[in-house]
Amino acid sequence: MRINRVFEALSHPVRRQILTLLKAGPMSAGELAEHFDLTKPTLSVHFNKLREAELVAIERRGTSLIYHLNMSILEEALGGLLGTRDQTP
Amino acid sequence: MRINRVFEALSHPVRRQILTLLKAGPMSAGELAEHFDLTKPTLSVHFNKLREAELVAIERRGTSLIYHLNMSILEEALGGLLGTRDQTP
DNA sequence: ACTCTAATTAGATATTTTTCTAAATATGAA
DNA sequence: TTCATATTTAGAAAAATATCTAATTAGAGT
Repeated sequence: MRINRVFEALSHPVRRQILTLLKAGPMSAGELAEHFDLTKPTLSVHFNKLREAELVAIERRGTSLIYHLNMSILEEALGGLLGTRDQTP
Repeated sequence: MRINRVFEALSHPVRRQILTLLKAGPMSAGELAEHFDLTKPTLSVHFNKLREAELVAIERRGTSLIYHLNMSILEEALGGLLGTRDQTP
């Protein structure tokens, strides 16, 4: 896990909102995009950052790409910072 | 708590390392600066972002400013995203 | 093969963030 | 008051990020 990518990904409110939406269950790029006042290409860039951080995984179904939340990475990253273990890079 | 400021503050590796250093106990700005290959003004900017996010508190002792970790804000912010805030055993 | 839908990548621009040097502020001691 | 130490603030340049429009890729159905 690249801890730096995870926290960088979490730093934007849109990306945190995407994760929150995905807590309810997997969703396609288009469905996610409906929740924001941004163009699809812009959202696509946000999806990509979340994917690089492994905070989401992708599954293709037909022409749609379904995004799934990867809760374990979130737990690892945040728990690592909260814990007493030395996290110095 | 401005959740956005907290995650923005956590997005930079230097600032996360500052928090990690402060886990061991309060430290002055100068002592913290010794751990980095950056100028003091640059570190000062990082301290300020952590302070605005209320992730650290400041106490003055003589000419030194002592930084303290504010663990509760960290727990609130990260716990809020994990959705584990209300799990009291 | 052609067309439609879903989504991404490319390229450009605007905004934000990081970092530095130089100058300023605050405190304590001589 | 003057000096020294610790740290911050100001201003500017460099680097990174976010956003848009236009073009491209991928799959499904006709």
